[in-house]
Amino acid sequence: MLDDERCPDCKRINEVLSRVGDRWSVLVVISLAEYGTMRFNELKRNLGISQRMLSLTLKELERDGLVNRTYHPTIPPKVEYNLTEMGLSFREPVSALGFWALENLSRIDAARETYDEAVVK
Amino acid sequence: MLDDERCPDCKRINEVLSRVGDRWSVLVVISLAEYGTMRFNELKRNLGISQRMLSLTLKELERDGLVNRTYHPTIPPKVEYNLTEMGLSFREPVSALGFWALENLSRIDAARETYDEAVVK
DNA sequence: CGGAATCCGCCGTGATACTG
DNA sequence: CAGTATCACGGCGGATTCCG
Repeated sequence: MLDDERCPDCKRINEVLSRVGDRWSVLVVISLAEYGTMRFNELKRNLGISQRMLSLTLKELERDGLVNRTYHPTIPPKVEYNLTEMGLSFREPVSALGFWALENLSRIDAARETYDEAVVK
Repeated sequence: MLDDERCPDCKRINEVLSRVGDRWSVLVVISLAEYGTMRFNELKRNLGISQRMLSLTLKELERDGLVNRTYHPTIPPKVEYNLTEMGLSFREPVSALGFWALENLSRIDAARETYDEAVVK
């Protein structure tokens, strides 16, 4: 329901954000970027994510071409995940965002304190 | 419920994403960055956002110190919003993300098509 | 081990109506 | 014009169970 005439890029921006704005997706990408290749339960333990959400998230990331999935039909089964080239390139802007955030967290906290103090009256 | 021992940064990353991962917040910041100063209904029309969500979003952004709110007690009332210095600096990493997205949208679409085709069997 | 399927509570979001 | 308040709905996400 966005006004395309006054904000022609909003639709694309929204499409982007709905893809990359997901909390779990970004965390999975960051983990894979840091550790290289990881197994399903390895990611699960590392992120504290539920099986359901990890499964859904990985499926989406694989569908979007950000993550490779390798299935080893052993017993017990073994499935490994790692980033594709696009997944790796995606990490750059995300890292920039994370870096900005870490740099400004204290400023944000201070601003909140000031704001809350003024609101309570 | 994140495992701090195996992923000590996850908590902070989550905190960051919950702040900047919001769809409307980012769109508001981008609009203000592009147009400078805007009024409430101007933002509303421009983004196609509901009154409720715009009100909540602006309040959060002001609380976090990213947006300045200026109230003119005229009749009818007039309220203007613009970015703070931190809000302006926030735009850089967000723009990087948007730029990456625009560059890779076609690749993502292609990956989805391939994936979907393979899944349907 | 790596999922898929089901159930269900919570809440983000929009629509609507009201206020100053 | 710039909000606030209320309601109703859809979907995200966790817990649980079952399967290959």
